[in-house]
Amino acid sequence: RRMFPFLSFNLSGLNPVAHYSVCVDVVLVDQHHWRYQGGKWVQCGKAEGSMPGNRLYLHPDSPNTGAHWMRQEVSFGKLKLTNNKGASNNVGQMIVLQSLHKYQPRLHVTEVKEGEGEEGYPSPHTHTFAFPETQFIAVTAYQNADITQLKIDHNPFAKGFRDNFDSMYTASES
Amino acid sequence: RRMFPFLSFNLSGLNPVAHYSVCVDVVLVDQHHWRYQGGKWVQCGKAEGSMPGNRLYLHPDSPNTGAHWMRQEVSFGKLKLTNNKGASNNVGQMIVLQSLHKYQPRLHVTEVKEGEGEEGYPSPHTHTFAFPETQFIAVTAYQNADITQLKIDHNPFAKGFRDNFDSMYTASES
DNA sequence: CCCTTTTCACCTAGGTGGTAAGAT
DNA sequence: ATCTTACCACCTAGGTGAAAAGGG
Repeated sequence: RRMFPFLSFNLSGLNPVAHYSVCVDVVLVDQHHWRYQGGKWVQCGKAEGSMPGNRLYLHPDSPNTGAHWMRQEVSFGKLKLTNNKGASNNVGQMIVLQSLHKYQPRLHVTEVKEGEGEEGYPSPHTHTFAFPETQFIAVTAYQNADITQLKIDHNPFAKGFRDNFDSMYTASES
Repeated sequence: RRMFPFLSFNLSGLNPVAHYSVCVDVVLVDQHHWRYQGGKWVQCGKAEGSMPGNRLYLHPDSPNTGAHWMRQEVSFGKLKLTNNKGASNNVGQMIVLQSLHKYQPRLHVTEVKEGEGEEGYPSPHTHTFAFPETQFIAVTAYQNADITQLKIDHNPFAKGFRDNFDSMYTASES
């Protein structure tokens, strides 16, 4: 499913006429399971072997010019997360996570010069950024009612679950 | 509205690691009005001053590598045509045509080198291709019932107008 | 018992030709 | 008379959380 709220970045300092690819990956913050208990997330159990296959999500505008990336916010509204390892076929479409683990998204900006092979993977010329405020714990079912409500309130596709959806129209008819 | 059937091209002979922009424009074939009379398109009246603003439609994957463009067919399924000159604000979104005139679509493949200004308009390094079999006459209302039927039969968004749409389900219930 | 998967009604978003009304 | 515009019911396409069903 899509990540929501989604990541969105402002870029500056690029060469307007150079070409860059922009991508996001998601890395484990720690090796623990987490569980939601008594209204809080708590660590649980011990480390397992690190999972493979945390793949990159290449921004669909890639590759593109510095001017393009700096013109407006670079948003990742279509980035999708899954726990299905079989989904690794859809390379670049899906990021595979392990449920109930804590993750840190990272932004990569890579200059692509002609003849340097395929775009995408962090090369020598990559800048990487990680914002701790974007960390999250992956779930298959929502645990925290505040998060559920935040999604219902702000995701347009969840409008059917908003309490006041009917009354908006009722009121306008008076 | 979207052009349908849409243009689709196979490209070869590009440098896989060079960058290219791919776009389509649409140019007048002649300066005459056309009208549909007695089951045929016939010229009508004389030339007017040539209209301005036949803009380019940049393929949404642009700019991208030669390898990307050659990997599969390059399709223009989202290219939109309009007769609304005010729509020229949406640069690169819309191609402005004059109704009842005959047009020739053209494909442009432009190598974009770092530092050569904005991508898009045919530069010195552009190859241009025009296929006469893709010529068409722009209309605001369909004149030729064969064309209407072709669209209904093949455009998935017109399924509601297919004669046998109901019977497909009726049959499957027997 | 706790977590995951599947299915569902309900949305957003937007592309069809038909048709009636408008414009010249 | 002829062409254009605006609106419509009907589609495609796919993103929501809830809830029921499945699994270890």
